Amino acid sequence: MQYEMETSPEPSIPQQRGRATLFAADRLREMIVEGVLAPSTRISERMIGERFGISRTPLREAFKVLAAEGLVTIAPNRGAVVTKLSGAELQAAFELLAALDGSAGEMACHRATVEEVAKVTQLHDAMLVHYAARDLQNYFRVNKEIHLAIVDAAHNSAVSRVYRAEAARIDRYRYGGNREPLNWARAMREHEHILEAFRERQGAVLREVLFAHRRTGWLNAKIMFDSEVI
Amino acid sequence: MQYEMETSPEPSIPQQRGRATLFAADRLREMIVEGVLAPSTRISERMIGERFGISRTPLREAFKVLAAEGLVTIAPNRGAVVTKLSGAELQAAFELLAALDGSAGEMACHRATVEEVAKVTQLHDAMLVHYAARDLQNYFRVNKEIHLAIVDAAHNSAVSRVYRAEAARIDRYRYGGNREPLNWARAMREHEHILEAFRERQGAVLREVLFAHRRTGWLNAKIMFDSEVI
DNA sequence: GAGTACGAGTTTGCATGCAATCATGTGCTC
DNA sequence: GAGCACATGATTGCATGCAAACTCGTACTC
Repeated sequence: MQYEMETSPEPSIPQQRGRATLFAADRLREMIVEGVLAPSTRISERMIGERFGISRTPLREAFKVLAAEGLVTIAPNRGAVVTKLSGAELQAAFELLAALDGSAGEMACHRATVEEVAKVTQLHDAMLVHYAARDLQNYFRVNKEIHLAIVDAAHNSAVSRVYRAEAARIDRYRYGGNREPLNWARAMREHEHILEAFRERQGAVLREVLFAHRRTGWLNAKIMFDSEVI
Repeated sequence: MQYEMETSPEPSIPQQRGRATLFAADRLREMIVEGVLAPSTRISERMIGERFGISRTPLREAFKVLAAEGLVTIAPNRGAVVTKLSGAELQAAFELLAALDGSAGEMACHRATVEEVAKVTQLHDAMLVHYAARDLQNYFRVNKEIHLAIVDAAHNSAVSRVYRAEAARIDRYRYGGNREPLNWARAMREHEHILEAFRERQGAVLREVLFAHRRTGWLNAKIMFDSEVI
Protein backbone atom coordinates (compact mmCIF):
# COMPACT_ATOMS: atom_id res chain seq x y z
CA MET A 1 0.00 0.00 0.00
CA GLN A 2 1.35 3.41 -0.93
CA TYR A 3 0.58 6.80 0.47
CA GLU A 4 0.56 9.97 -1.50
CA MET A 5 2.60 12.58 0.23
CA GLU A 6 1.01 15.42 -1.63
CA THR A 7 1.92 18.91 -0.60
CA SER A 8 -1.38 20.39 -1.70
CA PRO A 9 -4.17 20.32 0.85
CA GLU A 10 -5.67 16.89 0.69
CA PRO A 11 -9.21 16.32 -0.57
CA SER A 12 -11.31 18.01 2.03
CA ILE A 13 -13.64 15.42 3.47
CA PRO A 14 -16.70 17.29 4.66
CA GLN A 15 -17.78 15.83 8.00
CA GLN A 16 -21.21 15.84 9.48
CA ARG A 17 -21.57 17.85 12.62
CA GLY A 18 -20.33 16.18 15.77
CA ARG A 19 -17.60 14.23 14.09
CA ALA A 20 -14.73 16.64 13.60
CA THR A 21 -12.85 15.55 16.73
CA LEU A 22 -13.46 11.86 16.07
CA PHE A 23 -12.47 12.23 12.44
CA ALA A 24 -9.26 14.04 13.29
CA ALA A 25 -8.31 11.55 16.02
CA ASP A 26 -8.95 8.53 13.80
CA ARG A 27 -7.15 10.06 10.87
CA LEU A 28 -4.11 11.12 12.87
CA ARG A 29 -3.98 7.78 14.69
CA GLU A 30 -3.94 5.95 11.37
CA MET A 31 -1.24 8.22 10.00
CA ILE A 32 0.94 7.70 13.07
CA VAL A 33 0.45 3.94 13.37
CA GLU A 34 1.16 3.38 9.71
CA GLY A 35 4.23 5.56 9.77
CA VAL A 36 3.00 8.36 7.51
CA LEU A 37 3.79 10.67 10.38
CA ALA A 38 7.19 9.58 11.67
CA PRO A 39 8.19 9.77 15.33
CA SER A 40 9.31 13.25 16.43
CA THR A 41 7.28 14.87 13.65
CA ARG A 42 5.83 18.13 14.88
CA ILE A 43 2.05 18.43 14.49
CA SER A 44 1.04 22.06 14.17
CA GLU A 45 -2.56 22.85 15.02
CA ARG A 46 -3.02 25.33 12.21
CA MET A 47 -1.28 23.20 9.57
CA ILE A 48 -3.22 20.00 10.29
CA GLY A 49 -6.40 21.97 10.78
CA GLU A 50 -6.14 23.38 7.29
CA ARG A 51 -5.28 19.97 5.85
CA PHE A 52 -8.31 18.40 7.49
CA GLY A 53 -10.58 21.36 6.93
CA ILE A 54 -11.47 21.81 10.59
CA SER A 55 -10.72 24.47 13.16
CA ARG A 56 -8.19 24.22 15.95
CA THR A 57 -10.71 23.45 18.70
CA PRO A 58 -11.69 19.89 17.70
CA LEU A 59 -8.12 19.26 16.61
CA ARG A 60 -6.81 20.11 20.05
CA GLU A 61 -9.31 17.69 21.54
CA ALA A 62 -8.04 14.99 19.17
CA PHE A 63 -4.47 15.75 20.26
CA LYS A 64 -5.44 15.20 23.88
CA VAL A 65 -6.99 11.84 23.03
CA LEU A 66 -3.91 10.70 21.13
CA ALA A 67 -1.71 11.95 23.96
CA ALA A 68 -3.71 9.84 26.42
CA GLU A 69 -3.14 6.88 24.10
CA GLY A 70 0.58 7.61 24.06
CA LEU A 71 0.77 8.26 20.33
CA VAL A 72 1.63 11.94 20.58
CA THR A 73 3.46 13.93 23.22
CA ILE A 74 2.30 17.40 24.12
CA ALA A 75 4.76 19.92 25.47
CA PRO A 76 3.09 22.88 27.22
CA ASN A 77 2.99 25.96 25.02
CA ARG A 78 4.99 24.12 22.41
CA GLY A 79 2.51 21.83 20.80
CA ALA A 80 2.36 18.17 19.88
CA VAL A 81 4.89 15.83 18.33
CA VAL A 82 4.55 12.19 17.33
CA THR A 83 5.84 10.17 20.29
CA LYS A 84 9.29 8.77 19.78
CA LEU A 85 9.93 5.71 21.90
CA SER A 86 13.31 5.14 23.48
CA GLY A 87 14.86 1.69 23.34
CA ALA A 88 13.84 1.08 26.94
CA GLU A 89 10.27 2.15 26.28
CA LEU A 90 10.07 -0.04 23.19
CA GLN A 91 11.35 -3.01 25.16
CA ALA A 92 8.87 -2.27 27.93
CA ALA A 93 6.02 -2.21 25.43
CA PHE A 94 7.11 -5.54 23.96
CA GLU A 95 7.30 -7.07 27.42
CA LEU A 96 3.84 -5.79 28.24
CA LEU A 97 2.47 -7.25 25.01
CA ALA A 98 4.24 -10.52 25.82
CA ALA A 99 2.46 -10.62 29.18
CA LEU A 100 -0.87 -9.76 27.58
CA ASP A 101 -0.39 -12.25 24.74
CA GLY A 102 0.47 -15.00 27.19
CA SER A 103 -2.29 -14.27 29.67
CA ALA A 104 -4.92 -13.79 26.97
CA GLY A 105 -3.80 -17.00 25.28
CA GLU A 106 -4.25 -18.94 28.47
CA MET A 107 -7.69 -17.43 29.01
CA ALA A 108 -8.58 -18.13 25.39
CA CYS A 109 -7.80 -21.82 25.81
CA HIS A 110 -10.55 -21.96 28.41
CA ARG A 111 -13.10 -19.74 26.71
CA ALA A 112 -12.64 -19.79 22.95
CA THR A 113 -15.60 -21.02 20.96
CA VAL A 114 -15.17 -23.70 18.31
CA GLU A 115 -15.72 -21.00 15.71
CA GLU A 116 -12.92 -18.88 17.15
CA VAL A 117 -10.49 -21.79 17.03
CA ALA A 118 -11.53 -22.46 13.45
CA LYS A 119 -11.04 -18.81 12.60
CA VAL A 120 -7.48 -18.81 13.91
CA THR A 121 -6.76 -22.04 12.04
CA GLN A 122 -8.03 -20.48 8.84
CA LEU A 123 -5.98 -17.34 9.36
CA HIS A 124 -2.92 -19.48 10.04
CA ASP A 125 -3.35 -21.31 6.74
CA ALA A 126 -3.77 -18.01 4.94
CA MET A 127 -0.58 -16.76 6.53
CA LEU A 128 1.25 -19.86 5.32
CA VAL A 129 0.26 -18.99 1.77
CA HIS A 130 1.56 -15.44 2.13
CA TYR A 131 4.75 -16.80 3.65
CA ALA A 132 5.27 -19.22 0.79
CA ALA A 133 4.75 -16.34 -1.64
CA ARG A 134 7.11 -14.14 0.38
CA ASP A 135 4.30 -11.58 0.48
CA LEU A 136 5.54 -9.61 3.47
CA GLN A 137 2.73 -7.07 3.45
CA ASN A 138 -0.10 -9.57 3.63
CA TYR A 139 1.90 -11.78 5.95
CA PHE A 140 2.11 -8.95 8.45
CA ARG A 141 -1.56 -8.17 8.11
CA VAL A 142 -2.73 -11.74 8.68
CA ASN A 143 -0.15 -12.24 11.42
CA LYS A 144 -1.62 -9.34 13.37
CA GLU A 145 -5.13 -10.70 12.77
CA ILE A 146 -4.12 -14.04 14.28
CA HIS A 147 -2.79 -12.49 17.45
CA LEU A 148 -5.84 -10.25 17.75
CA ALA A 149 -8.15 -13.23 17.19
CA ILE A 150 -6.51 -15.16 20.02
CA VAL A 151 -6.61 -12.14 22.33
CA ASP A 152 -10.28 -11.54 21.53
CA ALA A 153 -10.97 -15.24 22.12
CA ALA A 154 -10.10 -14.60 25.76
CA HIS A 155 -13.47 -12.82 25.90
CA ASN A 156 -12.08 -10.05 28.06
CA SER A 157 -12.94 -6.55 26.87
CA ALA A 158 -10.30 -4.85 29.02
CA VAL A 159 -7.51 -7.07 27.72
CA SER A 160 -8.62 -6.56 24.12
CA ARG A 161 -8.78 -2.80 24.56
CA VAL A 162 -5.38 -2.46 26.22
CA TYR A 163 -3.79 -4.89 23.78
CA ARG A 164 -5.00 -2.89 20.79
CA ALA A 165 -3.84 0.38 22.30
CA GLU A 166 -0.38 -0.91 23.16
CA ALA A 167 0.04 -2.70 19.86
CA ALA A 168 -0.81 0.53 18.07
CA ARG A 169 1.92 2.32 19.99
CA ILE A 170 4.65 0.02 18.67
CA ASP A 171 3.19 -1.01 15.32
CA ARG A 172 5.43 1.51 13.66
CA TYR A 173 8.44 -0.35 15.04
CA ARG A 174 7.43 -3.85 14.05
CA TYR A 175 6.93 -3.68 10.33
CA GLY A 176 10.39 -4.63 9.21
CA GLY A 177 11.43 -7.15 11.82
CA ASN A 178 11.03 -10.30 9.79
CA ARG A 179 12.79 -9.23 6.65
CA GLU A 180 15.62 -11.61 7.41
CA PRO A 181 14.66 -15.06 6.07
CA LEU A 182 16.09 -16.79 9.14
CA ASN A 183 13.96 -14.86 11.59
CA TRP A 184 10.95 -15.15 9.37
CA ALA A 185 11.26 -18.93 9.30
CA ARG A 186 11.67 -18.96 13.06
CA ALA A 187 8.54 -16.92 13.54
CA MET A 188 6.66 -19.33 11.31
CA ARG A 189 7.81 -22.32 13.33
CA GLU A 190 6.65 -20.58 16.48
CA HIS A 191 3.27 -19.98 14.90
CA GLU A 192 2.93 -23.69 14.26
CA HIS A 193 3.36 -24.27 17.97
CA ILE A 194 0.94 -21.47 18.78
CA LEU A 195 -1.75 -23.00 16.62
CA GLU A 196 -1.15 -26.46 18.01
CA ALA A 197 -1.37 -25.35 21.64
CA PHE A 198 -4.46 -23.26 20.94
CA ARG A 199 -6.28 -26.06 19.10
CA GLU A 200 -5.48 -28.49 21.88
CA ARG A 201 -6.40 -25.83 24.44
CA GLN A 202 -3.21 -26.28 26.43
CA GLY A 203 -3.31 -22.99 28.28
CA ALA A 204 0.02 -23.14 30.07
CA VAL A 205 1.79 -24.20 26.88
CA LEU A 206 0.16 -21.48 24.79
CA ARG A 207 1.15 -18.89 27.38
CA GLU A 208 4.78 -19.94 27.17
CA VAL A 209 4.85 -20.19 23.38
CA LEU A 210 3.18 -16.80 22.89
CA PHE A 211 5.51 -15.24 25.44
CA ALA A 212 8.55 -16.65 23.66
CA HIS A 213 7.15 -15.62 20.28
CA ARG A 214 6.83 -12.03 21.41
CA ARG A 215 10.41 -12.19 22.60
CA THR A 216 11.46 -13.19 19.10
CA GLY A 217 9.54 -10.21 17.82
CA TRP A 218 11.37 -7.96 20.24
CA LEU A 219 14.75 -9.30 19.18
CA ASN A 220 13.88 -8.52 15.58
CA ALA A 221 12.59 -5.05 16.41
CA LYS A 222 15.66 -4.37 18.51
CA ILE A 223 17.92 -5.11 15.55
CA MET A 224 16.04 -2.56 13.50
CA PHE A 225 15.89 -0.07 16.34
CA ASP A 226 19.62 -0.31 17.06
CA SER A 227 20.45 0.07 13.39
CA GLU A 228 18.42 3.29 13.55
CA VAL A 229 16.37 2.38 10.52
CA ILE A 230 13.41 3.61 12.47
CA MET B 1 -10.36 12.11 53.79
CA GLN B 2 -13.51 14.15 53.48
CA TYR B 3 -14.75 16.36 50.72
CA GLU B 4 -16.93 19.35 51.17
CA MET B 5 -19.94 19.07 48.94
CA GLU B 6 -20.71 22.76 49.14
CA THR B 7 -23.30 24.06 46.75
CA SER B 8 -21.66 27.44 46.41
CA PRO B 9 -18.96 27.65 43.77
CA GLU B 10 -15.95 26.09 45.36
CA PRO B 11 -12.90 28.16 46.22
CA SER B 12 -11.75 29.29 42.85
CA ILE B 13 -8.20 28.07 42.48
CA PRO B 14 -6.54 30.52 40.13
CA GLN B 15 -4.42 28.55 37.71
CA GLN B 16 -1.44 29.81 35.89
CA ARG B 17 -1.82 29.88 32.15
CA GLY B 18 -1.41 26.59 30.39
CA ARG B 19 -2.77 24.50 33.21
CA ALA B 20 -6.55 24.74 32.95
CA THR B 21 -6.96 21.48 31.01
CA LEU B 22 -4.49 19.61 33.19
CA PHE B 23 -6.06 20.98 36.34
CA ALA B 24 -9.54 19.99 35.25
CA ALA B 25 -8.49 16.51 34.17
CA ASP B 26 -6.59 15.82 37.40
CA ARG B 27 -9.36 17.19 39.55
CA LEU B 28 -12.12 15.27 37.78
CA ARG B 29 -10.05 12.09 37.75
CA GLU B 30 -9.55 12.35 41.48
CA MET B 31 -13.24 13.00 42.07
CA ILE B 32 -14.22 10.00 39.96
CA VAL B 33 -11.65 7.58 41.36
CA GLU B 34 -12.48 8.46 44.93
CA GLY B 35 -16.18 8.19 44.35
CA VAL B 36 -17.12 11.83 44.85
CA LEU B 37 -18.64 11.64 41.38
CA ALA B 38 -20.56 8.39 41.30
CA PRO B 39 -20.92 6.26 38.16
CA SER B 40 -23.63 7.48 35.78
CA THR B 41 -23.35 11.03 37.14
CA ARG B 42 -23.83 13.51 34.35
CA ILE B 43 -21.01 16.04 33.95
CA SER B 44 -22.28 19.23 32.40
CA GLU B 45 -19.70 21.41 30.73
CA ARG B 46 -21.16 24.65 31.96
CA MET B 47 -21.76 23.45 35.51
CA ILE B 48 -18.28 22.04 36.08
CA GLY B 49 -16.73 24.95 34.23
CA GLU B 50 -18.30 27.38 36.68
CA ARG B 51 -17.28 25.23 39.65
CA PHE B 52 -13.68 25.13 38.47
CA GLY B 53 -13.61 28.68 37.24
CA ILE B 54 -12.58 27.80 33.71
CA SER B 55 -14.30 28.01 30.34
CA ARG B 56 -15.76 25.12 28.42
CA THR B 57 -12.86 24.74 25.98
CA PRO B 58 -10.21 23.34 28.35
CA LEU B 59 -12.91 21.39 30.14
CA ARG B 60 -13.93 19.63 26.95
CA GLU B 61 -10.29 18.70 26.38
CA ALA B 62 -10.17 17.25 29.89
CA PHE B 63 -13.32 15.24 29.14
CA LYS B 64 -11.65 13.73 26.09
CA VAL B 65 -8.63 12.71 28.13
CA LEU B 66 -10.77 11.07 30.79
CA ALA B 67 -12.81 9.36 28.09
CA ALA B 68 -9.62 7.93 26.60
CA GLU B 69 -8.76 6.65 30.08
CA GLY B 70 -12.18 5.06 30.34
CA LEU B 71 -13.28 7.12 33.33
CA VAL B 72 -16.04 9.02 31.56
CA THR B 73 -18.23 8.12 28.62
CA ILE B 74 -19.13 10.75 26.05
CA ALA B 75 -22.37 10.45 24.14
CA PRO B 76 -22.43 12.60 20.97
CA ASN B 77 -24.46 15.78 21.44
CA ARG B 78 -25.40 14.61 24.89
CA GLY B 79 -22.34 15.19 26.98
CA ALA B 80 -20.27 13.20 29.40
CA VAL B 81 -21.23 10.87 32.24
CA VAL B 82 -19.04 9.04 34.73
CA THR B 83 -18.48 5.58 33.27
CA LYS B 84 -20.55 2.88 34.91
CA LEU B 85 -18.98 -0.54 34.55
CA SER B 86 -21.14 -3.57 33.97
CA GLY B 87 -20.46 -6.72 35.93
CA ALA B 88 -18.73 -8.23 32.93
CA GLU B 89 -16.55 -5.17 32.44
CA LEU B 90 -15.63 -5.13 36.12
CA GLN B 91 -14.68 -8.80 35.99
CA ALA B 92 -12.66 -8.16 32.84
CA ALA B 93 -10.77 -5.35 34.55
CA PHE B 94 -10.00 -7.56 37.55
CA GLU B 95 -8.74 -10.31 35.27
CA LEU B 96 -6.55 -7.84 33.42
CA LEU B 97 -5.12 -6.58 36.69
CA ALA B 98 -4.55 -10.17 37.79
CA ALA B 99 -2.55 -10.80 34.63
CA LEU B 100 -0.59 -7.58 35.10
CA ASP B 101 0.00 -8.22 38.80
CA GLY B 102 1.25 -11.73 38.09
CA SER B 103 3.45 -10.82 35.15
CA ALA B 104 4.87 -7.76 36.87
CA GLY B 105 5.54 -9.78 40.00
CA GLU B 106 7.51 -12.34 38.06
CA MET B 107 9.51 -9.60 36.35
CA ALA B 108 10.05 -7.89 39.68
CA CYS B 109 11.60 -11.04 41.15
CA HIS B 110 14.29 -10.78 38.53
CA ARG B 111 14.82 -7.05 38.56
CA ALA B 112 13.91 -5.57 41.93
CA THR B 113 16.69 -3.82 43.78
CA VAL B 114 17.46 -4.64 47.39
CA GLU B 115 15.96 -1.30 48.31
CA GLU B 116 12.72 -2.11 46.52
CA VAL B 117 12.39 -5.41 48.36
CA ALA B 118 13.06 -3.61 51.63
CA LYS B 119 10.45 -0.99 50.76
CA VAL B 120 7.77 -3.63 50.17
CA THR B 121 8.72 -5.35 53.42
CA GLN B 122 8.38 -2.09 55.27
CA LEU B 123 5.00 -1.37 53.68
CA HIS B 124 3.87 -4.87 54.57
CA ASP B 125 4.73 -4.32 58.22
CA ALA B 126 2.92 -0.99 58.20
CA MET B 127 -0.13 -2.72 56.73
CA LEU B 128 -0.02 -5.28 59.52
CA VAL B 129 -0.26 -2.48 62.05
CA HIS B 130 -3.30 -0.97 60.30
CA TYR B 131 -4.85 -4.42 60.11
CA ALA B 132 -4.34 -5.01 63.81
CA ALA B 133 -5.92 -1.63 64.52
CA ARG B 134 -8.77 -2.41 62.09
CA ASP B 135 -7.95 0.87 60.37
CA LEU B 136 -9.60 0.14 57.05
CA GLN B 137 -8.77 3.47 55.45
CA ASN B 138 -5.04 3.27 55.99
CA TYR B 139 -5.05 -0.46 55.33
CA PHE B 140 -6.44 0.19 51.86
CA ARG B 141 -3.96 2.95 51.21
CA VAL B 142 -0.90 0.92 52.19
CA ASN B 143 -2.28 -2.16 50.45
CA LYS B 144 -2.43 -0.26 47.18
CA GLU B 145 1.07 1.08 47.76
CA ILE B 146 2.40 -2.47 48.16
CA HIS B 147 0.94 -3.65 44.89
CA LEU B 148 2.18 -0.53 43.12
CA ALA B 149 5.65 -0.98 44.62
CA ILE B 150 5.85 -4.55 43.30
CA VAL B 151 4.59 -3.51 39.87
CA ASP B 152 7.08 -0.66 39.72
CA ALA B 153 9.84 -3.06 40.81
CA ALA B 154 9.34 -4.81 37.48
CA HIS B 155 11.08 -1.77 36.00
CA ASN B 156 8.73 -1.66 33.06
CA SER B 157 7.25 1.77 32.33
CA ALA B 158 4.48 0.43 30.08
CA VAL B 159 3.28 -2.06 32.69
CA SER B 160 3.33 0.59 35.41
CA ARG B 161 1.41 3.03 33.26
CA VAL B 162 -1.28 0.57 32.19
CA TYR B 163 -1.58 -0.85 35.69
CA ARG B 164 -2.20 2.58 37.19
CA ALA B 165 -4.77 3.45 34.53
CA GLU B 166 -6.69 0.22 34.92
CA ALA B 167 -6.54 0.28 38.70
CA ALA B 168 -7.96 3.80 38.64
CA ARG B 169 -10.88 2.57 36.56
CA ILE B 170 -12.00 0.08 39.19
CA ASP B 171 -10.77 1.76 42.37
CA ARG B 172 -14.27 2.97 43.00
CA TYR B 173 -15.43 -0.65 43.13
CA ARG B 174 -12.76 -1.97 45.46
CA TYR B 175 -13.02 0.14 48.54
CA GLY B 176 -15.48 -1.92 50.50
CA GLY B 177 -14.50 -5.46 49.56
CA ASN B 178 -12.70 -6.41 52.74
CA ARG B 179 -15.21 -5.22 55.29
CA GLU B 180 -16.01 -8.80 56.20
CA PRO B 181 -13.47 -9.99 58.79
CA LEU B 182 -13.18 -13.39 57.14
CA ASN B 183 -12.18 -11.99 53.77
CA TRP B 184 -9.91 -9.46 55.34
CA ALA B 185 -8.02 -12.19 57.21
CA ARG B 186 -7.76 -14.20 54.02
CA ALA B 187 -6.30 -11.23 52.15
CA MET B 188 -3.77 -10.78 54.92
CA ARG B 189 -2.68 -14.42 54.73
CA GLU B 190 -2.24 -14.04 50.98
CA HIS B 191 -0.11 -10.98 51.55
CA GLU B 192 2.19 -13.00 53.79
CA HIS B 193 2.74 -15.38 50.89
CA ILE B 194 3.23 -12.49 48.49
CA LEU B 195 5.95 -10.98 50.66
CA GLU B 196 7.64 -14.34 51.15
CA ALA B 197 7.75 -15.14 47.44
CA PHE B 198 8.96 -11.65 46.60
CA ARG B 199 11.72 -11.65 49.20
CA GLU B 200 12.90 -15.06 48.05
CA ARG B 201 12.54 -13.93 44.44
CA GLN B 202 10.53 -16.97 43.43
CA GLY B 203 9.03 -15.53 40.25
CA ALA B 204 6.70 -18.35 39.29
CA VAL B 205 5.37 -18.60 42.84
CA LEU B 206 4.81 -14.86 43.15
CA ARG B 207 2.96 -14.86 39.84
CA GLU B 208 0.58 -17.53 41.09
CA VAL B 209 0.07 -15.97 44.50
CA LEU B 210 -0.58 -12.49 43.10
CA PHE B 211 -2.95 -13.93 40.52
CA ALA B 212 -4.89 -15.79 43.20
CA HIS B 213 -4.88 -12.72 45.44
CA ARG B 214 -6.47 -10.63 42.75
CA ARG B 215 -9.08 -13.32 42.33
CA THR B 216 -9.91 -12.98 46.01
CA GLY B 217 -10.27 -9.26 45.44
CA TRP B 218 -12.65 -9.90 42.58
CA LEU B 219 -14.80 -12.23 44.66
CA ASN B 220 -15.09 -9.53 47.31
CA ALA B 221 -15.88 -6.83 44.77
CA LYS B 222 -18.43 -9.08 43.10
CA ILE B 223 -20.31 -9.49 46.37
CA MET B 224 -20.53 -5.73 46.67
CA PHE B 225 -21.40 -5.27 43.03
CA ASP B 226 -24.16 -7.87 43.11
CA SER B 227 -25.62 -6.39 46.26
CA GLU B 228 -25.81 -3.12 44.30
CA VAL B 229 -24.11 -1.16 47.04
CA ILE B 230 -22.09 0.48 44.30
C1' DG C 1 34.00 35.96 17.68
C1' DA C 2 31.00 34.46 21.51
C1' DG C 3 27.32 35.54 24.09
C1' DT C 4 23.28 38.27 25.28
C1' DA C 5 19.30 41.44 24.75
C1' DC C 6 15.61 42.46 22.06
C1' DG C 7 11.74 42.37 18.89
C1' DA C 8 8.76 40.87 15.05
C1' DG C 9 6.26 36.96 13.69
C1' DT C 10 4.33 32.56 14.92
C1' DT C 11 1.97 29.29 17.86
C1' DT C 12 -0.41 27.84 21.70
C1' DG C 13 -4.06 28.40 25.66
C1' DC C 14 -8.26 29.87 26.71
C1' DA C 15 -12.75 32.61 26.43
C1' DT C 16 -16.57 33.63 23.80
C1' DG C 17 -20.18 33.41 20.18
C1' DC C 18 -23.20 31.06 17.05
C1' DA C 19 -25.56 27.23 15.00
C1' DA C 20 -27.17 22.43 15.49
C1' DT C 21 -29.02 19.15 18.49
C1' DC C 22 -31.28 17.64 22.50
C1' DA C 23 -34.61 17.85 26.49
C1' DT C 24 -38.86 19.13 28.17
C1' DG C 25 -43.32 20.81 28.63
C1' DT C 26 -47.73 22.25 26.38
C1' DG C 27 -51.52 21.73 23.53
C1' DC C 28 -53.87 19.09 20.17
C1' DT C 29 -55.93 14.82 18.21
C1' DC C 30 -58.22 10.64 18.71
C1' DG D 1 -56.42 9.40 29.14
C1' DA D 2 -52.80 8.03 25.72
C1' DG D 3 -50.06 9.48 22.14
C1' DC D 4 -48.03 12.79 19.09
C1' DA D 5 -46.62 17.52 17.05
C1' DC D 6 -44.41 21.39 18.16
C1' DA D 7 -42.25 25.19 20.56
C1' DT D 8 -38.96 26.82 23.92
C1' DG D 9 -35.05 26.60 26.68
C1' DA D 10 -30.79 24.31 27.54
C1' DT D 11 -26.59 21.95 25.97
C1' DT D 12 -23.22 20.52 22.91
C1' DG D 13 -19.96 21.11 18.64
C1' DC D 14 -17.23 24.03 16.43
C1' DA D 15 -15.19 28.55 14.70
C1' DT D 16 -13.09 32.64 15.93
C1' DG D 17 -10.59 36.22 18.64
C1' DC D 18 -7.25 37.74 21.89
C1' DA D 19 -3.48 37.47 25.08
C1' DA D 20 0.55 34.81 26.69
C1' DA D 21 4.48 32.15 25.44
C1' DC D 22 7.64 30.71 22.20
C1' DT D 23 10.89 30.97 17.95
C1' DC D 24 14.25 32.90 15.53
C1' DG D 25 16.88 36.36 13.50
C1' DT D 26 19.36 40.81 14.33
C1' DA D 27 21.93 44.04 16.77
C1' DC D 28 24.64 45.05 20.47
C1' DT D 29 28.19 44.29 24.22
C1' DC D 30 32.40 42.54 25.83
